Amino acid sequence: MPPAPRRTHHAAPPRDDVLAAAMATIAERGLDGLTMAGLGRDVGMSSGHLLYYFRTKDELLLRTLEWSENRLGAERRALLAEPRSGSGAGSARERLDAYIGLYLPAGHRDPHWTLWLEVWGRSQNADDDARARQAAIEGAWHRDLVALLAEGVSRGEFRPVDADRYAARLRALLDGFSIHVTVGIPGTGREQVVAQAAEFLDETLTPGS
Amino acid sequence: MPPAPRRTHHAAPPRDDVLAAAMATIAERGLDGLTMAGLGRDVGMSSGHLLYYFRTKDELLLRTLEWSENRLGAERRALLAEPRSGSGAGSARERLDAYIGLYLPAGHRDPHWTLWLEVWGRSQNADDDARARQAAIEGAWHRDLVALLAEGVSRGEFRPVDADRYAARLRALLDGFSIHVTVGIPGTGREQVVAQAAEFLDETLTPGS
Amino acid sequence: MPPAPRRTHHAAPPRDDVLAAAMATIAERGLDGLTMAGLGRDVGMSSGHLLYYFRTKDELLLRTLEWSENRLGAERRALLAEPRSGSGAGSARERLDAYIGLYLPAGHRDPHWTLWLEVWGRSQNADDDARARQAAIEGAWHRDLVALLAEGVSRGEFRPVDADRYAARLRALLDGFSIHVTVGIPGTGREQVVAQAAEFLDETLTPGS
Amino acid sequence: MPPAPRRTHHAAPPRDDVLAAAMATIAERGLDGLTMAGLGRDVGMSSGHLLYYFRTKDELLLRTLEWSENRLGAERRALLAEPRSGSGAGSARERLDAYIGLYLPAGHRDPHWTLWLEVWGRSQNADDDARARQAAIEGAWHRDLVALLAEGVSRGEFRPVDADRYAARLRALLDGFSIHVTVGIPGTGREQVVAQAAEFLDETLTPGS
DNA sequence: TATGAATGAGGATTCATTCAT
DNA sequence: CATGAATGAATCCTCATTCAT
Repeated sequence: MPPAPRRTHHAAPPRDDVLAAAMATIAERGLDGLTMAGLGRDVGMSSGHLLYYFRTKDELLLRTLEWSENRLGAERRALLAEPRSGSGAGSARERLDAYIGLYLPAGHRDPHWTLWLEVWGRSQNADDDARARQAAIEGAWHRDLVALLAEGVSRGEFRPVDADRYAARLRALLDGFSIHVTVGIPGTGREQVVAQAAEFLDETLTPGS
Repeated sequence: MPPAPRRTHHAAPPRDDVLAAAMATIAERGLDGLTMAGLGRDVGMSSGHLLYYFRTKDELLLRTLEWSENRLGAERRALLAEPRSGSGAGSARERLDAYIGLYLPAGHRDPHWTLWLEVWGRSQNADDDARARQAAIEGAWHRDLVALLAEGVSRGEFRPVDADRYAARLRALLDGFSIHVTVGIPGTGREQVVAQAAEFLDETLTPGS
Repeated sequence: MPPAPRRTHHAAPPRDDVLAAAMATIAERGLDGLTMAGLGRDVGMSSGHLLYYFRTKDELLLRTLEWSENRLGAERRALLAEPRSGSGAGSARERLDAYIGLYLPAGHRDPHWTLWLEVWGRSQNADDDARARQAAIEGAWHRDLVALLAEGVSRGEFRPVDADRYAARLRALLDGFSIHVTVGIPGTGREQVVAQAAEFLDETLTPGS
Repeated sequence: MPPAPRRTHHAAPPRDDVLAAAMATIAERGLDGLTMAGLGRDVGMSSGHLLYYFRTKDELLLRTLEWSENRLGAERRALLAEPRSGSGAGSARERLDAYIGLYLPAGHRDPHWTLWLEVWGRSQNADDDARARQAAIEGAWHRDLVALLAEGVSRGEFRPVDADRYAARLRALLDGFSIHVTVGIPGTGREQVVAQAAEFLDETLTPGS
């Protein structure tokens, strides 16, 4: 085993630092408030070097989004994992609730959702690559949701809905509510929205309602 | 109150021109693509004069949004008007469908919705006035929807739902779908979304389903 | 005798208002802080009308200076008036002290001196007319001082100095001190400067010192 | 600390160029005539880079003043240096004359004094830092003058004046005369003013006059 | 890798001034 | 006299991006 690389002095901060700092700044001051120079200052890196990593600022934005999604993606996959041994995640509904809990913003100005808002705002001008990567992220959420719904249906936990259509509808609902929360529409906090979503599931997914 | 259009020699373009042009540009190239100088060129007005009307670019954005909303607002009020004599709008459900038709974007890159996306993206940094005016617009849509739902419920056309809660939920759904359409998520066009919304109403609002 | 012009409604404010307001603003926020529109607002007059009076902003500046000087000029002439009948101003020295009291700024940010500072700063670019009017003002102060000195000398109150040379020197001293006071050099208030000037007179003008 | 001049291919002009050019322009066209773009053109540097050095235009003004002062300051310190071996600077009076020669403007529109006039004009609105740096410059001149006067007094070359008070008075006189020369009051050239200052010293500082 | 000086293309905003009414 | 809409030139400053080192 090679000796651990002794990068004692001013060890170059790992990329994660950069992305985390970028997201923090965006959440705080919006994407316009994020400057390469400023970010460089925050992470102790020259603006030149920042551009050496991310070839462009748009790339940085996208990478930040992907990085943030990856963290959620890991959690998501974990909670959706089949309840093999008795322990772990339980019913489809329980896992669906967890999925929703992960989907929705933590509250007003949630960094992850602020990022999405910015991305959407810019997505008109985005090139194909950017649009594709953006779609890939959304696709992952979608497919996992479809699978979960299909499982619930096949188990008889859920009504026999069209999993794909229903997933699209549920995600639209969640997106809409998420915006309301993130933007800070009065009277629309996370708890209210979680309750609304649960009620929606009860009415439309639970059999024999 | 705008000055009465006095068709003078050099025919000052009325304000509407400006707002229409602003919205067109924003829809095309995003808010960042809208420059005071460029807009001035489009409407035959100096950039200086543009800033003389709208004290600031943010104000222009907001005014454009309000102007766009006013036009929709008029249509909305018309179609919600009580069906007095046999003619005109019919059942609550018919009017609700019309409301939804008005709410949803015409398609990918719908100007009005592009504007909203921009406004949301910026709303984190907005001042109180901006936020209030933004909320006022949303409030109008909300109240009209609540009234319509309440009427349908009281008439027995709809199930006895909590009008306010249901309105919030429906609007979240519509907002989410609208974004999907506007941003251009593949396989999410206006027709699909209209159908989804209709299906949602059938399942949750129509009695005895 | 014609009837007094009944300009009852919104009687146009007299020019003095304008000049006074201009000086107040300049003193407060500097010449850069004075805008035609802002001044118009202060005096209830459109910026267009302001330019109808003063053909240009530079002209306004000059007129403001002259107006301010006129007021001082009147006071100056009064206090320098020969002590004909026993009453009135007394010895040349007393009148000289009064002259100096009038010359020096009231304190930090004295409006009149702030104006002079601005005028000097701009005088490099000034046209001939402006320079001439500026010189006229300074000339009036100078001549009155020369006359006063000559009188004092001829009366034997003062040493036999060269009145013109001495006046130039005294005015340089006063100008220098005035700047120090106006600009706000610490430890240089009006009293200190008055004392310094008096001491200077004692040492250089009083006979047999 | 400026980067060591590394005489590269496109030979980045050293900072001094910039400051010299700035002063030249200010002297010619006043501070309003100095634009970052224009200055950039003069020194072969983009306006962007100019703002990269000097964070703001005000900072550039101040730096230019300090740079100009530094050059005079060096000369001043040299000529005030104690007359060690018989050679070099001579009597206190000789050095005082040299000090005055350095203090006074070269003539009408002297760049250094034009700068001071601008600084004074703006000093009303200056922030604390600017004011402090401005005061520092004036303080250096003052202290050196006080020291020189004290030395002359202690040696018996000068009358026993209060060095600090006398210095303030002399500087006021010099400031006043300098303005007259810089602004271009007719009949007030450098020679006249030098003569006036000398006469003032003869009368008030030379013992037994 | 890493730096940071250098660029240059804007961009919003301000304001004196004009002029039709 | 008086207005104020309209102009348009001019300005400072920001910032992503490049590149020599």
